[in-house]
Amino acid sequence: MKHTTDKKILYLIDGSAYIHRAYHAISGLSNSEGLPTNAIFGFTNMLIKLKESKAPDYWGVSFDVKGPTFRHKIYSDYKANRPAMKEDLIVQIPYIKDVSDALNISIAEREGYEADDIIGSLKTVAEALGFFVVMVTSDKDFLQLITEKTSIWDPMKEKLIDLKAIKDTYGIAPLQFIDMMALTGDISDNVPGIAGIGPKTALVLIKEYGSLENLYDNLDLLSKKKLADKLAKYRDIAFLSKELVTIKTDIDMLFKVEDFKYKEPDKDKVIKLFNKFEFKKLLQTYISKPDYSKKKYKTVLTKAELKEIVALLKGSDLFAIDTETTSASPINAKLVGISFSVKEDEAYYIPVGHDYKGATKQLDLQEVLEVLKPVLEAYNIKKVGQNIKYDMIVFLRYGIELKGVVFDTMIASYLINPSERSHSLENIAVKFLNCKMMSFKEAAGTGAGALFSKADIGKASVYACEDADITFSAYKFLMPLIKKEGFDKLFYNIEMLLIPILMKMEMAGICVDVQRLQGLSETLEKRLNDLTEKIYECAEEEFNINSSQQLGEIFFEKLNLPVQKKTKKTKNYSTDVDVLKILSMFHPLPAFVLEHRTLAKLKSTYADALITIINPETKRIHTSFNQSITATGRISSSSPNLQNIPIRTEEGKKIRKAFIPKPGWELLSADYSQIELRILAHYSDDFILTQAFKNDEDIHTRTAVEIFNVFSELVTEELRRAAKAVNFGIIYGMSPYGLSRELGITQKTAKVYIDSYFKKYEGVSNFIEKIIEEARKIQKVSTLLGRIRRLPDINSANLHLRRFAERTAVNTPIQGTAADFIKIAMIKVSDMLLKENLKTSMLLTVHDELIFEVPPEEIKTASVLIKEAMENIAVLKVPLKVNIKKGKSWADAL
DNA sequence: CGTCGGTCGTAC
DNA sequence: GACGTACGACCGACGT
Repeated sequence: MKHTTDKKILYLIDGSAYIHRAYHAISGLSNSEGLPTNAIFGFTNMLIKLKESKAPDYWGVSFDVKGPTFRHKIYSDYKANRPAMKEDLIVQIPYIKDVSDALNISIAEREGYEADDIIGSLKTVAEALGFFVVMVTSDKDFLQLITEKTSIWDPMKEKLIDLKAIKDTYGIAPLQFIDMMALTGDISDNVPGIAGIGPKTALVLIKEYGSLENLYDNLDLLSKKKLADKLAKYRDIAFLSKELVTIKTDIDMLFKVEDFKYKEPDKDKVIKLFNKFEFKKLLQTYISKPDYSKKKYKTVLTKAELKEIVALLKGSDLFAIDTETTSASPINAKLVGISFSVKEDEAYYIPVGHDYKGATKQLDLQEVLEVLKPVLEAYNIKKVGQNIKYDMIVFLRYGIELKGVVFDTMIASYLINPSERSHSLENIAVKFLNCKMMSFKEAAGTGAGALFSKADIGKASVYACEDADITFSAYKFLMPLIKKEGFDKLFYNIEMLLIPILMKMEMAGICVDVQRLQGLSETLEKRLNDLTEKIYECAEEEFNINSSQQLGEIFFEKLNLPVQKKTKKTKNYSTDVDVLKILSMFHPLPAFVLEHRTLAKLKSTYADALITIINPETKRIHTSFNQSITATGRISSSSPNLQNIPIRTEEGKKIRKAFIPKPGWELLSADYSQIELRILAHYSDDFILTQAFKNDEDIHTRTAVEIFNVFSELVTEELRRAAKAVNFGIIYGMSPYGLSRELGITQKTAKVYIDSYFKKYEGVSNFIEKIIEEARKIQKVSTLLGRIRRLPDINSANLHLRRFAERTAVNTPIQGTAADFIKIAMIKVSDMLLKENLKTSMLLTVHDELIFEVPPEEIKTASVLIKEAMENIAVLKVPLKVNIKKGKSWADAL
């Protein structure tokens, strides 16, 4: 006995149509490997949306099969007007089938037939088996297949077309669409039809005569003579067209119901694919939290348990370690707990600093550290960590020197793709291990003041254990990947060795003259107050000078000054320095604002910020050096950023003057001279460039000589400045516009300079061409030491993105190699200082410069040894040159 | 009240 | 649109 709820519905998807639709509807989508993913994305979304909105019990997808069909055999021009499938769509087809496979939807296809025919035939069989069929398509051709039991779902318009809808809108039976189309033809498939007969005429004819055959049997009844003649003349074409537009419904294919029964997606396959395609949002729904009951996580609360753990760690040759603390800044952080993992899905947490009412009794911090110390300080017991520099600093502040650190998962992830937004453990877990971790908020609660020490030990333990567990798993995954991708040397010989060096630099900090900064801040405040008054007076109203928006209104709406340019994203009036300089020719106000800007910047970003960040214990400033941020391999500095302390202006130098050595000592600066241009010379083997560096010439003067065709004696300051801008422009992938803006010249003149440069520096010109060409082939560039940066947009159809990728392709090998070099220099110098037993310590790294604090008796030796070490880190086609300067402040050490 | 994107400015 | 790489102060819109 059947009742209506038993009715089974089979959804048959016109896959090929969707692939094309998605391909054209979405543009510019690709993963970081450069694989286009627009069609895959559109298709996948359609499948998922269908799955969610219809919850099909049975479904299948059909594709056209490459190669000629039976229609080509009867009409060689069938689909002849179709342009060949684009290469960037062809490569996506196999992946689209992979997606169908991963989502566990059956694929139906058959050589010599199109998706239409497959669907037509399947639905016939399905109907016979008592199914209702819904064809998922936006293609009008399918109307002919509609029956009592078969309808169409148009997912684009989200509209159902059934038998009733057809009768209401067209007033003919579905099969009569075949006769209609025989007359009208189908432009997209190159089915001829009869010229001059459109849908309207065809519909009238078919309504009146019922079918093509009957129409032709009764041509003499037609009142319009011309039409009858035309029909008679093209009789063969009409019947050929009918054959072409008729969808096959009788291909003998065995329809096995079970093949089309809905099956849950194969999660592993889906995640793997979505990861590859980088479908971040879609991934979220497939990545689930682990079942913690299946993990072996343990909280260590007794001495006996601690003893067991230590024995376990001692017996292992490698373990993952993580600390939980009270602060993101390791220099202030208090230890709250330590977690370990020696194998996947297994971890231990030793709470030592949870401090809240009703907290479980924990082991004593000092006792725990004492017992752990031998293990943590043993070289031969290897440790892995996530951002291990952090933990090393924390431990060192508790008197433990973490040794035997062989792997940092954060840095490994960074080398694999330095452009990745974040290399946090959470991201690594999702990207490489397909799992979602417990959030910090879940463990420690919300709010800015959330402290891990206040977190419930039960929850905290799971969180901390997971950190160690995932770090261990990430190591297992990333270690072979680093090897496979060829990053071994870079990883082990450079980045890993750099960790303890950066750690020491962060801990050393740098001394600042607080009095001087405070004095400066007060002076600035007074000057800013005076300026503010003047500005209000000049503008005849009070407003927020720091608001570029309000400033724009004053300048361009109140004072009606000429608008120079609009801002990039919001299209507001731009009020940047270039604009204000021009405006100052029309009105006194902009000049005051400019000065206000400069001074406000110095006060807020430098003077005041630096004062507040001085460590009360050490009285010094401890920056964080980040090793996994920049896309090029450079180290970055934050909290505070000591890599952008002013130097160019007199006002700015006053800030630098406040950076001082410890009493009696001196600051020593060692900077690579023109390192990027030297690297360019090496890469390009350009004759003039290499010659100039071999002769230790002033490189900008030499460039002026070349591009302006003058004797070096005649190179003026102005010409040298222009040449310098050109030299920088080369490294940055300059355009005439950029150079013209920089030099305040016309774009035409700028183009003359650039053309002149490339004519003389042929090697450089060839290098740029070559590196872009190579990047196009492999969608990445690399530095001399094998650091890579992926360039997914290098072949983009979007000119803007492509040009940007091209400039990156030129700049990254140069900037990145300079970064490699200074890192090697830091390692070499650090080794040397240790070997020579010097007290001199390295404090800062600023891209091409290292800053040291040197006791007076070491000034001479340190200067010589540092210069020596830095200049000999690599053998290039040109020499590397280091300038050493020293003084009683950073401003003087220049 | 926090978050976040936008603008601007500092360095190499 | 427009020359590479960063960090951070400030504003103002937005959501709680």
